Amino acid sequence: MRPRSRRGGGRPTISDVARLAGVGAITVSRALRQPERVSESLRTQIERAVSELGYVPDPNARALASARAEVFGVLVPSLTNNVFAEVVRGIYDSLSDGPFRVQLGNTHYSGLEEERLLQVFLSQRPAALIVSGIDQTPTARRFLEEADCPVVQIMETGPDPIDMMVGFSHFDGGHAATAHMIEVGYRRIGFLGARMDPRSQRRLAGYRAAMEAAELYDPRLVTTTPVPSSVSLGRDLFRHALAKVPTLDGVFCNNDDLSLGVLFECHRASIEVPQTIGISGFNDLDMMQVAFPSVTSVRTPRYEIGRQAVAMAKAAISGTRPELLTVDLGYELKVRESTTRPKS
Amino acid sequence: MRPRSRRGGGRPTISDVARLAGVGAITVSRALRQPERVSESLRTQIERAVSELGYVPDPNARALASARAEVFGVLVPSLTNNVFAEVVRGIYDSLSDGPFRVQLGNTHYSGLEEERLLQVFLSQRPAALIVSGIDQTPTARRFLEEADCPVVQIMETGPDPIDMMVGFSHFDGGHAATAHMIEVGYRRIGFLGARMDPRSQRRLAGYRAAMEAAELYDPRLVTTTPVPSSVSLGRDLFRHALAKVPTLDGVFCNNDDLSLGVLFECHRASIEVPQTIGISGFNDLDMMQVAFPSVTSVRTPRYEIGRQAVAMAKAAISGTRPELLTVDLGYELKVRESTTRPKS
DNA sequence: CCCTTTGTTGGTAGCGCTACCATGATTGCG
DNA sequence: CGCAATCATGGTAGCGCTACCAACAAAGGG
Repeated sequence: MRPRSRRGGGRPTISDVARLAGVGAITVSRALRQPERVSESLRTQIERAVSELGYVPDPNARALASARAEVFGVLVPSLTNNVFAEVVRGIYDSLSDGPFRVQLGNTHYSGLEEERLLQVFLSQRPAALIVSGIDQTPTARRFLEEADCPVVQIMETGPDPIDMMVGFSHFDGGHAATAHMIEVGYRRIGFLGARMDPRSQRRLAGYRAAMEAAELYDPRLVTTTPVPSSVSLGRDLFRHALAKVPTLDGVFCNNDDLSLGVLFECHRASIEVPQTIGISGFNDLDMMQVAFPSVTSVRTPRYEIGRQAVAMAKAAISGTRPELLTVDLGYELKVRESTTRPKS
Repeated sequence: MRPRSRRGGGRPTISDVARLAGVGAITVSRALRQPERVSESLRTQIERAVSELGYVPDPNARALASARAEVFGVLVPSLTNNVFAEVVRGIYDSLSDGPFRVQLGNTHYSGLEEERLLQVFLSQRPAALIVSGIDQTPTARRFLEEADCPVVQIMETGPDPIDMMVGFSHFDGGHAATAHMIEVGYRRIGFLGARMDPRSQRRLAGYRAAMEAAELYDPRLVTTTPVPSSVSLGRDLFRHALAKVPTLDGVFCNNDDLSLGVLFECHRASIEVPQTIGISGFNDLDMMQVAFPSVTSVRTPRYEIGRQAVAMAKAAISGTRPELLTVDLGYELKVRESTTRPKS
């Protein structure tokens, strides 16, 4: 019975390389994955055969045989949100030099979607999983606990990690921005929040704690919506807040899209910033320091979170689990013109 | 000789399902992929067995056996650029309901990196490939021509497609914005360009054609840099341009990040927009219509490009190649306050 | 009533690779 | 100089799935 004609369209396989190099297939496999375990003479022969044939290993066959795909599964709630785009960039940049591929999933901020995607990812037996946030559903959490690969939760830190964690405290970030505004003299400071995912909630909690500590908290100062964040939404929320509380003298925005919308609306309505209204944002996008006036914001280590998550996962894969399983990369309050009142 | 202990950690396989349902493995395979070719009674039995065991097919085994992975390979030059983030979102959204995964590659605007990633992608035998732009290197082009799967070039259209194309004319977009500014009375209109990838070059060519047609072209009006675009770069380029040509009365920016930087710099330097300087951007990010003054921009169908590319690839996969292999989704000039002079 | 046609089901043999074990060669040691 | 320990290499048997073909039943057609 003749072998069926090559299904795969004639791409060279490992045994083609082995034949050309005059060695066993398994030796080629070893030469590619653990070159130091093959003698130098064979190794150069094999390398020559590989480049002559243009051989590229089939990752599917490799994954099937070794019960482990060289894939990092990455789950983020949004692809267009600048914050996650930066995180994802950090992940890609850290992975581009190695054998690992990235499998990106967009949960759209939905726990159910996260569960579904986790099942899909796990069916590939990934080398590591990186998930956003610490508020997984019980089912998702069980999937992650039972996955026999390193798991990194990113964006924030908290108690009871599934495995590893990289992030910072959104509560503290929200608290720091608010406390700063109070300190420079703002009193009726509003909170503008979009989406209100768990991290936004914690920023709000930080705001509230700071306001309560100064005996300035008033629930009417808080304006939130489940709608996704955007610059135009920032404008709308601000108008809303101002209508509700005409004595408003500052706003702390959930994120920088909103603060940009507030800034533009202030220009349009001839409201002086920072004299009449102080503005503080969150994340510190590049444009915040270019804006006029430049906008105070909480700088968050987005790119670095991606890098660090990959570094920790890689360490765990190679057997040397990092001693610190939870890494807090912190944040930095960038004070700028939008909260710098001439008079103190 | 006993079978070696399950390498894969005991996840159920297709034969576990087959045994439980009392059918052959191949029938389970068929029931999952072409349910209409299995009798209803068996199908329900199999479905019950699948959900009882929590069976999820192994995509690696599937890809190996069928010589075809259910993967869309997607190559973009940047992950953080808002434009590509939108395209990628369109792709993900169109693919989330089907069996296909996405394999995303970041070329960093490098032809060499594109070639390398193509090789990696092709080793998986993807179901389709989506690549950005029409200026592939000869090697990359050969890879794509020899790939036995649908190929879609996105972002722009042009002659000589590899297979299919979805995009719009960057030349025309640049031309339209410039012609509009000329029409409303601007004369010394500068061009600000960052990155200057091939699409930026074509926008510049459109600008130049419009300026030359009005006998307004002057090379000193053009300010470009290979540096990646950012809001702060917009500010810097504008300062530069103004120093070079103090009589500048308008700028057409390569993209909206730059135009935002220009707008902020005008605020800071108390330059009146649109009276003293007119501003026009490219891409029409959400914030352009919220800005004060709102900024004229060329709206580009980014999300739609992603959707359309996937739709065409899916059609080709299912055997019904679209009759139109090149789709021009057009653009739309959004005229706003930043180019609306009180006097005409 | 026999013979094709159509539809449903299953068996066999891989896909390309690596885990596991076996083999032989070399080394080190008493 | 014999024997265990170490090293380099290879053979075999799958990983979990599907392409291919065979088998059989049911349904028509003459």
